[in-house]
Amino acid sequence: MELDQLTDCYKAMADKTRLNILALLRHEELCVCELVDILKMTQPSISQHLRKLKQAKLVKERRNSQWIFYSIDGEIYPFIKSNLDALPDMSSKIEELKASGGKVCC
Amino acid sequence: MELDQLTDCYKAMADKTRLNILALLRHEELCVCELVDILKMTQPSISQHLRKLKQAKLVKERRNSQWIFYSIDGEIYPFIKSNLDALPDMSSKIEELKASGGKVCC
DNA sequence: TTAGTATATAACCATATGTTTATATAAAAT
DNA sequence: ATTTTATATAAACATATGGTTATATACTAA
Repeated sequence: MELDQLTDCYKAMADKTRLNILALLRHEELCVCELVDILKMTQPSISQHLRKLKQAKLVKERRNSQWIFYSIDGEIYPFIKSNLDALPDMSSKIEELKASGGKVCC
Repeated sequence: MELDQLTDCYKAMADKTRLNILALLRHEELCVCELVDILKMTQPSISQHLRKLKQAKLVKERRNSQWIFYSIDGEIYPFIKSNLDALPDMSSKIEELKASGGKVCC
């Protein structure tokens, strides 16, 4: 692949919050407010991280009424699967969200 | 894997010069002066990039008299092979180096 | 021991990045 | 229409990062 494209990809992954987001989206698509809930960060911060992931084509978005759901993309990167597989399991975080009723909004 | 370890790995890869270095080392081990020759950057700059790659355990070093040879490591990352495979072929750069006699030093 | 070559480190500076606060936009509900 | 909810964008600021120049270290050769 082109070095510039690869650099953009790794820049997008070179942040703990964004790796957290990717690790969460591996389980299921999530909207911004859910990520804010789980990661306990401000909404603008999460939104900007999502924008970087989207610009690198690592995630894609889908609007459903007032919510925007993000999910894993990365199909342009031949190595994406093995990289996602190395991310830690975050299913417990998603379980917590559901248990606390944080899933109501979506 | 641990998110912190993964973040360090992707930070190390999130720079075009360092991806260039990895792409070159994929072909064969090289010393600092050879990388300086090929990439046309200053020696301190190359040295500092190599240090970051080494700290992330993406390369290892081997001293041979006054030269220090760097080569690919990355064995702690289960995905390293697929990521290296996505790097562009740089064999022509190494051929140029050899043709121009830049290989004499090592 | 001295000079030369290869590499590393430190200090400095300019640019990039991540977070926060404030504001804008878009859709839903009333 | 107005208010509320979800999300995006902008401005401001502090920290991180990469490049340069200068200097230190390590090994070699004379």
